[in-house]
Amino acid sequence: MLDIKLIRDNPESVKNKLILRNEDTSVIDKILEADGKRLNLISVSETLKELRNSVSDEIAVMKKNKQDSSDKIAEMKKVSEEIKTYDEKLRKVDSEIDLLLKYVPNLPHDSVPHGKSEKDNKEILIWGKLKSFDFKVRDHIELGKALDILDFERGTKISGSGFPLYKGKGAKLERALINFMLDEQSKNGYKEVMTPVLVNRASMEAAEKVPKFEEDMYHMEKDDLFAIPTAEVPILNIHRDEILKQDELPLRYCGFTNCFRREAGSYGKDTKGFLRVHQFNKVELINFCKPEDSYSELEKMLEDATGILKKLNIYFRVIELCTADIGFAASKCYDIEVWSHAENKWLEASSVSNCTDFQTRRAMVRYKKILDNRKTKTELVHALNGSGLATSRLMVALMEAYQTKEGNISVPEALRSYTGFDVI
RNA sequence: GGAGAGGUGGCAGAGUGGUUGAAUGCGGCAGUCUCGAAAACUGUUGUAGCGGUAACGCUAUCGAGGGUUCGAAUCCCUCCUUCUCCGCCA
Repeated sequence: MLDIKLIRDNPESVKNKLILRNEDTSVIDKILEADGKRLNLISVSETLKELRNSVSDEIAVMKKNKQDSSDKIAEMKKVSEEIKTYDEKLRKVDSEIDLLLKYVPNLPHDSVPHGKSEKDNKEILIWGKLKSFDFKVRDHIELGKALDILDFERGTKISGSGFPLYKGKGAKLERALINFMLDEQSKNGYKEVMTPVLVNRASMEAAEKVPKFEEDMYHMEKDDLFAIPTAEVPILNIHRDEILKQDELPLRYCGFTNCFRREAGSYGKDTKGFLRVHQFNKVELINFCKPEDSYSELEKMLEDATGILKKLNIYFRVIELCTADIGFAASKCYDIEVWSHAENKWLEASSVSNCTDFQTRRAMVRYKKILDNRKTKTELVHALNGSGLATSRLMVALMEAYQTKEGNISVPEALRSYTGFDVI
């Protein structure tokens, strides 16, 4: 969430940045109005509490001296009741502000290209060579079926559409990819973690996924637990409510998890095979760093994510998202897209975002900043996340790009020590 | 799932209704001493909100949320969580 003080002190600049995101700015006026009420209520309530506290001390002294204090007690009884009504109002306005704030996205960074829609995203890099085939290209579904490595029908039988079943060398290839990516990212300085995949509401709120995106989540009502849409959620929450040391930053984590998305509202879109699934595998990168380092860390994470594709020799491009298309929690965001030779289009395989202090404010992840005069100040850290990478779309690009005339798939060089075979 | 015992400041650990933001110890920071260090001694040391240029003041905070009371770390209720024992189980 945004800093209420930032909104209070610079409402116009906040609004202007929201306009760049095509957001309605009237919410800011509502927040400001409620905030004004809130400050007023705090001041009244606290003045009354001050009175109550001091008179209560007087009563204590009088009781000790065996003096009669019934007048003061009667008076304070009224004051206490008054405090109660003010605090009730305060609680109401607090939750009103909180709710409004939960739907206001992060502000875009000045370097983010302005735009009205995803059409205004900027392609900043294309890497590799587009392969040409002297035979009819098969798509990943056809290949998967013919080689008996992917079984979407049986996946559907087990769970429903969008829950893929990997078999034989397909399962091994998937596992090889995951292990390869984890090893690479460990080399890049990320500490590997294995996290819970069901998380509580507080963790979802801290990651700013709920309430805004609650409909996109699998939710276990009985226990109020959510299936994670990305490992970003549990990894970000590792340090919830903690104060980190300055010299341990940046803290970089990588972790593999299954990811679950209901994809509500996108039925009928990209329904083929792996293109849009409810369960997929992903190695996630998370970075906690000092605020002044977050944009350079973002570039490093982009390097680390694309490094995987380079080693696998997969044709990809990097898109810098425009102000209208960056994610809710992000201030700046790159998408990495891989090429599908069968679909003849780019598929998003990764998104690398700087979420600045937007998530860490709610998650309360801070660090002790050491100032010049040796004093310390607790300050929010910045949090970044990136997929490094998601396997399902990567699998599409890989299978299609590495297919042979005979209908086999050759395993990329870098993966062979992981798979133990060269061809499927 | 059943029975019992706990959750207090960075940590350890007092405190069962009235100057207790919280004794004491350890740790951290600053200083004295020292060529320097250790030891010793002295001081200081949570977080957040509101007001103030600031010094500072006020408010909240003893797992979380409610309640009782003029006043709650202390009493009551609900929830979370940790430990021990029993049961069940990958």
